[in-house]
Amino acid sequence: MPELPEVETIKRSLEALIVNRRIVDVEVLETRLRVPVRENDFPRWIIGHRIARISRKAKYLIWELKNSAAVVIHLGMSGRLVYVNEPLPLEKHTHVIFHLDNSRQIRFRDPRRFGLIEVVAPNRLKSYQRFRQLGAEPLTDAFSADHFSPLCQRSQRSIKNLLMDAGLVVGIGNIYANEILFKAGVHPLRRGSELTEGQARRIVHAAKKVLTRAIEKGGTTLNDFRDGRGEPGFFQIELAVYERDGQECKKCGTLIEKAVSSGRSTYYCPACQRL
DNA sequence: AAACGCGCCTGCGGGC
DNA sequence: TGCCCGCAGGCGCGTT
Repeated sequence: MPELPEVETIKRSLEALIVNRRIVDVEVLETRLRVPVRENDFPRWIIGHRIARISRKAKYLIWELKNSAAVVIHLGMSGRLVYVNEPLPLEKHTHVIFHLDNSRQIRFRDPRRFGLIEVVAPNRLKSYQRFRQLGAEPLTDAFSADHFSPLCQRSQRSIKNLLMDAGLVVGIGNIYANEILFKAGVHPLRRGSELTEGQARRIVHAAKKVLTRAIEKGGTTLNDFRDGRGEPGFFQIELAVYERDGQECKKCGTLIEKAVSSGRSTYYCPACQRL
């Protein structure tokens, strides 16, 4: 569920809390994440080192340490990072606990275990495998109609599928893909090769708009997160189509429809988004 | 070679 | 009431 805006929100809220803190211990309670947690990497590169900065790449969160090593975290579907002020009881599915030098903790909790935590040795981030095949960051100039339109043109896949392909553009999952295409007025099942130039431009524009707006909204709900209880305010953004099948389109009143595409639920207004 | 399908995993909601 | 089934989804990998 955490897509780009949620990861960006977490990044920003964590910055004030853990940048310049030293990681004094890492407790691994469960190694079986999507990628097994390599416990041995922690004492070697992480424990005893200070966090210099936090960055985000696609849906990955990166803690860069002063020794130039890094912790890479992906939240998968159900991952959460909980900042803990006091010795609160362990919540179920807490897999990894980072102990900081101010006696606070960052707890990684992930019921479905689709997330991952990996240590990258000093100065190896540039060659880190998982970052090699990533496409454009949607909120940078690298993601433009000039860039995206030709990629679509040469594909028979649906535009929704293309938007969710991290090899082309990163950070967009099922929820935002649906919302972006509604805003752009493009049917999610339209083939890339059948997109007009104008549609491609509208999609790129809508993507930037929707993601930026979602980040702004996420940024308003940092308080719960800071306390380490409650959810970090995901999905407070008003969704136009996602999970709204059978309800009226907010633009024209037509009933929102649901289809399944590549095994994923797809929502659209049949009037605003013609195939 | 592009594109699709599956499996990983748990919680939850609907149906019976 | 309680159980079971299906769905939710990012990502990597296997298959066609």
